[in-house]
Amino acid sequence: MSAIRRLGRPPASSGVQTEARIIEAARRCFADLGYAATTNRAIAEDAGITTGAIYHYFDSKQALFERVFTQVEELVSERLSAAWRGAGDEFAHRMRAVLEASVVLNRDDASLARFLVTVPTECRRRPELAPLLGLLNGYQERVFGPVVDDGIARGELPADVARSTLLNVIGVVLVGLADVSANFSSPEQHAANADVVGRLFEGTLIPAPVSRVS
Amino acid sequence: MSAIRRLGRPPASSGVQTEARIIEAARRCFADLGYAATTNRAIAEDAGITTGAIYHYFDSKQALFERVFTQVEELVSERLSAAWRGAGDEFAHRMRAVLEASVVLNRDDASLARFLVTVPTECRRRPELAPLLGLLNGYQERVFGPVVDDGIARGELPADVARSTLLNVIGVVLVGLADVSANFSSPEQHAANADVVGRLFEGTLIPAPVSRVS
Amino acid sequence: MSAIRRLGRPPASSGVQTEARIIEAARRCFADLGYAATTNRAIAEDAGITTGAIYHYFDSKQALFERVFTQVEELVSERLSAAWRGAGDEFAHRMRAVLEASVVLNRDDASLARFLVTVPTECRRRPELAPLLGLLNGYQERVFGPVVDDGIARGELPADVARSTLLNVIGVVLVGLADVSANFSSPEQHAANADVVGRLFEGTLIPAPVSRVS
Amino acid sequence: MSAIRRLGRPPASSGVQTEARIIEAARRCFADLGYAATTNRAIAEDAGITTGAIYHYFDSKQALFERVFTQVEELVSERLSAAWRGAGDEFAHRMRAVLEASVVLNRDDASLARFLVTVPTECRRRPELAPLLGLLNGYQERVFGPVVDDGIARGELPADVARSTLLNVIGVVLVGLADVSANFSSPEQHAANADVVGRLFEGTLIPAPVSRVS
DNA sequence: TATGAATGAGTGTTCATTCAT
DNA sequence: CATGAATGAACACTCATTCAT
Repeated sequence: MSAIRRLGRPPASSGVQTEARIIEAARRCFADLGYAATTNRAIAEDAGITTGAIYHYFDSKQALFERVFTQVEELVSERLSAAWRGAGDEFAHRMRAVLEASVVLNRDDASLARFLVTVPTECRRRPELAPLLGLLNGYQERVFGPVVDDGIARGELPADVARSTLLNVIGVVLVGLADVSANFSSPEQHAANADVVGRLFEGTLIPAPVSRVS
Repeated sequence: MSAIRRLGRPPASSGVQTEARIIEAARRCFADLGYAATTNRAIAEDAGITTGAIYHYFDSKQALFERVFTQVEELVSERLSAAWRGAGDEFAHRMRAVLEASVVLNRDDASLARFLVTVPTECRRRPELAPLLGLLNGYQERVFGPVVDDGIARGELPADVARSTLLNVIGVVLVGLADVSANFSSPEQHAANADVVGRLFEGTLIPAPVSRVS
Repeated sequence: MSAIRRLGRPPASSGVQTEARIIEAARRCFADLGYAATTNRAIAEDAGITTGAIYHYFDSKQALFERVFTQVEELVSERLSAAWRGAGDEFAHRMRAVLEASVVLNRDDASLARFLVTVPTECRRRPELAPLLGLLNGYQERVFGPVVDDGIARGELPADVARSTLLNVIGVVLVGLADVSANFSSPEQHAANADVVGRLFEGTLIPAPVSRVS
Repeated sequence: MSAIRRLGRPPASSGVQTEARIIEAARRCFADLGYAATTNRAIAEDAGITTGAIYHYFDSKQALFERVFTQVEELVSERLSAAWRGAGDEFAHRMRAVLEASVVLNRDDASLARFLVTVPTECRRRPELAPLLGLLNGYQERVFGPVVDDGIARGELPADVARSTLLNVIGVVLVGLADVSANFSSPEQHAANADVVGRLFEGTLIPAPVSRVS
């Protein structure tokens, strides 16, 4: 089309690279500033382009958010799934492995957890993002469903508690850890917090009351 | 229902009442939509006034947010403090009382917890709100500091875990519960979740396995 | 009407005093900030009342401005008229007296001149104030008309210059002096400036070129 | 005439041209309405764009004002400097040349003088504009400093008057002329006024009376 | 007489989005 | 592929004005 080829620009696959840079920049911005406060301009500057270019790759800010979400969700769920799969059959061991994996994830790229933690809130706040909530529920089930099922089957988890509640509680501690970590704690503190939560699941944090009677 | 208001001072209106209505409306909006997405107009409509009237009572959106914060923080910390103070000396009992109080609070007015949970995130996102973070830290210490200290003194909490980490973990579960409740669960589910977390602190969730016997 | 009379308030003629305070406050504000940037609130605070009270005495901001104008215009024109009337018949002497009076006026209450100088500009800017321009023209004619007429009659002012132009030029130097004084100069500098202008009218600033030939 | 503009970049539009149009429109509006009463909307309409577009070229209304100022100040000071430089060495001739140049400037684009005259007042009124006052002082010195110095050196200006006062007085008559012209006079009247002021500086307005002979 | 609650129109400014280049 | 000019709707906030008290 254009006879003169501009020099200095990598001829191959620059589009793919640009798209990836936009996604990363968007993840950081959404994680740091939230959906409402993240401007296309902030994303563009972080990615080293101009706002118009975003629209070559994404239809809208919302579409970009959704793309970031699916990418983060895949990565995190794979990591956490892999973690407990490599930790034997015992429930407490698996939980500990998951907690440790979440600490590592958080240490390597804090924006992953920060982003993921705020997704539910953003979904509640912006109705147009609500469909993502369904994906998040599926994620919880997919990643931790087998852990809970095995725990119940093995008698490690009490039978008088609803399965969904057990799933929920795993979410509670992971969300709580990530949230506290994002806002208050250093990575070291995050690790310490995760360790104590692991001990909660092992039942070793608080000495069983029986011993006090004797 | 809502007749068109005329100019001038409306009959039978007290400034104190209006101010209270604005604060309540703002709490709901901030909790539901976040700081950035909450518009003065949304607050005004919720409070049954026009946007200009807000500025008779508050200097800015930020000042209004701060006012909501201090009010919520006071109310919640009083309730939670009262809860464990009326629950004997045992750590696990106190935690259970706190968890139950948080369930009640959440059931009575979900916007209280929703608002409070998002404060740290908002503070990180908007530098001008950062000073509130200091107040939140003080709150954690004020409300739960004695609980942790007594737990350590009575030997119910392990001595090999830093006091600050124990405090943090209490925050983790409360934040996690509120967050999950705000985004996923019904009040009933919230109560069930809190109950399971209480059992975690009692060490009774997971039947101590073989290893503890030996 | 109300049986109980509030104490501490001067029972007599407080209304008149309040009105005067409002007018003074408005003059200062209009002079300092201009019509557009002067808020009712600024005036009210300067006068020690609330904005609502202004509307007991004046129908609108515009009416208040007009009232300030007529008051200032009367005071200044009386002072300047009196000045040249007490300075003999010679044109240059009369001009000098007028200049000196303007210096004194400016020293005693700078807001008088500042206000008056900006009136024409405000009138051009806000069409609703335009009628005041007519009054200002009448003022020029009333105060300086006789001075110019006598100057022409006495042969002190050249016959080949239109009377209106001579009137205009008196306005030029007075406006110029006030403007420069308002924005740049100290009272002392204002006096010095006025003195030099006086010498211009006496023809003694620049040595007549004749002398240089000889 | 003004068709409804569509979204996106308008065809055949150069940013430089638009920026220039905005500056011109702003100069007219600021000159006519003053800083406070000039709305972005007025500027935008005058420039044939929408208000948002202004912010592609200027950070704020204030920045736009400053830009207009520097442009006008440069243009006017160059014109007036050139005028007296081409008028020989005699002080009165130079002043006359300056006055005539100011008449021409005013006739060609009245908004130049109108804008410039109101700058000091605006600077006093809005503290954020105050820095411009310093530039204006420099301008007076730069343009008229040599004129005064030469006048003193050549004995045309009296040695008993402070140099700064002489500079001030030049400002007084120019400001006064522009002000009166802006508010009262036609271009013809302006020229006549300037002519009379010129004669003041030549000492020929008032026929030196008896006293000068003796 | 004076206050202070409230309105409604307006301000400067931001921003997601569109589109010619 | 990417830029940057431009829009239009929104935003937080201000202000002259009205009116019950």
